[in-house]
Amino acid sequence: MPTLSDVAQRAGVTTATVSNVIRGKGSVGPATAERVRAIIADIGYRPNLTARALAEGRAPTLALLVSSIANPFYPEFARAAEQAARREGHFLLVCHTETDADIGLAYLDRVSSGLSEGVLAMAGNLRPQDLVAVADRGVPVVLVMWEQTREALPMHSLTVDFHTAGRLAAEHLLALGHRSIGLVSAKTAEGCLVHVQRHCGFLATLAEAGVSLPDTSIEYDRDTIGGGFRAALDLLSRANGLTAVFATNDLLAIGAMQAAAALGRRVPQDLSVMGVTDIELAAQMRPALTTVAIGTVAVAESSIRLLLDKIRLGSVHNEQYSTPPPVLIRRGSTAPPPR
Amino acid sequence: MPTLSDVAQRAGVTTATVSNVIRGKGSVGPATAERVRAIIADIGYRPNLTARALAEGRAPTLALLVSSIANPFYPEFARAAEQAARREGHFLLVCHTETDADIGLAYLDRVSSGLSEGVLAMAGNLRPQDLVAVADRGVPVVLVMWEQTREALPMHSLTVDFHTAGRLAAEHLLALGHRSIGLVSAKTAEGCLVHVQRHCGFLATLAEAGVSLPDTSIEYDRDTIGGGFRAALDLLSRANGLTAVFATNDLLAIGAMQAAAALGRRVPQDLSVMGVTDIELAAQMRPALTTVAIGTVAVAESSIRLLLDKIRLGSVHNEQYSTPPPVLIRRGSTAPPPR
DNA sequence: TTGTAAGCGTTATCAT
DNA sequence: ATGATAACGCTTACAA
Repeated sequence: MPTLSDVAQRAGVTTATVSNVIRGKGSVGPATAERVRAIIADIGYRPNLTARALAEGRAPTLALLVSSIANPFYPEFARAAEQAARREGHFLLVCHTETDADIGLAYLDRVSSGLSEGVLAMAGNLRPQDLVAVADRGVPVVLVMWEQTREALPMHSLTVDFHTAGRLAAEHLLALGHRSIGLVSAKTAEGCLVHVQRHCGFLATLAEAGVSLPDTSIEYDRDTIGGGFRAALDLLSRANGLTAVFATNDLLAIGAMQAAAALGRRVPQDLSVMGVTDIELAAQMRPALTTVAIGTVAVAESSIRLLLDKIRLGSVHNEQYSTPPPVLIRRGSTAPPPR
Repeated sequence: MPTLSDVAQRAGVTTATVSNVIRGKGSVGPATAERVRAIIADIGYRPNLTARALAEGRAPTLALLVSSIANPFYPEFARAAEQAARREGHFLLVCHTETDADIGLAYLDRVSSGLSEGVLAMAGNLRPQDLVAVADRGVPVVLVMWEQTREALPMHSLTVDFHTAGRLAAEHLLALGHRSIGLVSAKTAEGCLVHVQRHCGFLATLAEAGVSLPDTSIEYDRDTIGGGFRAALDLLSRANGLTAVFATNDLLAIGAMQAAAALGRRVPQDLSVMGVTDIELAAQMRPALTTVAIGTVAVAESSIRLLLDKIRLGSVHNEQYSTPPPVLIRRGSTAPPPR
């Protein structure tokens, strides 16, 4: 591959001049510029981005750490983030940490040591101390959508008001007239709640309305369609007269709809089902899934802006990077209870 | 951020020695090694990967170019590819070219100029001449799953036998006794067939069995659930006595199942539906989707191996990197025709 | 075992 | 308008 100085030699100038014509900086005579450009095209020269990154002290890349890409929410987020990043002239390195905190650390380590200019951490399995270590090293880090309650980390973060999301779901179901409601939620292998805030927001709102949920109306499983299927199957098999099921995630809700079908219960006539997030699949189900949208695209864009501003401006004020309020999306999977 | 020479100074040695202890190369006295390690830990030194890449002449990254991540197949492929790459000590830079060939070119340009050591091109929208230009520049490029018929490009590629996939689907449907079959396929905006080979394999096999498909039994739309829904709705509304629908993709097939439901036709009792690919969602549908699996994970792993070998060995023989033969996955969405 | 020093391909600061 | 040349942070012969 030809280098800058190959071009310079052929053009009878120095690398500085060639560099200038390439980036439109400094001042070069129109004649030389033309000659240089011709040679570049002729020998097919392309700047080496690694060398440029080293010289400039920064790479045109941002890293996004996500845990499992198996959840369709992540691709949707990543896509929006990538488009936003690209608009700002940056690559987005998507790193899948799976469920292993050590893989996460390995990525964090490499990514924060020159491969990227900043880190967007969405993977819930990252260890706080690892994140802090990286941030302390001067690497811009932004946390996105960390729902689990944990010690407040000393770095910028963008959070979604999931508590309100849970509340909106409860209000919708209550308004339709449901009083006997099941809850399908997700727990990790270690038993910790994955969707705490929506979970709590939902229960709190029901309680305010005088509706209480017995433990037998709550079921946990993995945050997948299959998990929702199993959980809802258990719930609905208990003959507890449930007229509605709220799942803390769309994936779980889709599984719940399938469980209803498997038991011969029609949605929404016999049973209402709703979720949270509004992934693309939600609108494509039959019936289409009623859900609470959290504004995935807007959140992704804000998080990129926040990270980029943090990189360019150093410290920034968190307040300008707000997240849209959750909004109820009424579709076909909810209706008044039967009778 | 501390650098190699910061460490060297504090340890009273030179950068060469520090570099050696870090990479376990050369030979350093156990005492110095220990001292250096302590200092590294103490000041939190992390090697700058950009500088290392420049010095070594290669980056520990591979790039994967995909068109639209909206199709759940891509995340599944990317995930498998990433895991394979990671096992080999490489990052995988996932680049979404969307549908724009110019975005694809921009990525190709940057990625092939130092940001990555090789390119895995899956995006069907990449211009052949752009690919050739990059390959000519000496960048290892591997093509994966290019189904559309196009001029054979002078570079390694890994193809899946989609023709057989189409054949398997036809054989399955014929064996069940179906004779009146509909075909749902995908076309781009410019009208060119996206899934040519499966399409042809399917039709050829039907023809051999003496079953012909009138044009009115074929419908095209975008390669999405919604597209499959629309196409199948049109097809089924024509009252042409169809007992089965073959979709050239699982996404389309899922849409077709929903269309059947919308028309009150039960799957598989009234109508059989099947697809191709075996995306994760296929097994999660109710009924679960019968499909032809193409071995996504195996293909992803082979493509990474092929690319890595090409990088390490220079030229390689294509034959060792085969793709598994497509296999029929019988599930609940197909059954003998009614009556 | 350790040090010296020449790259790697850019950018950027001075001179000229 | 152009040229020298010193960074950037690391690797890697080769020398000591």
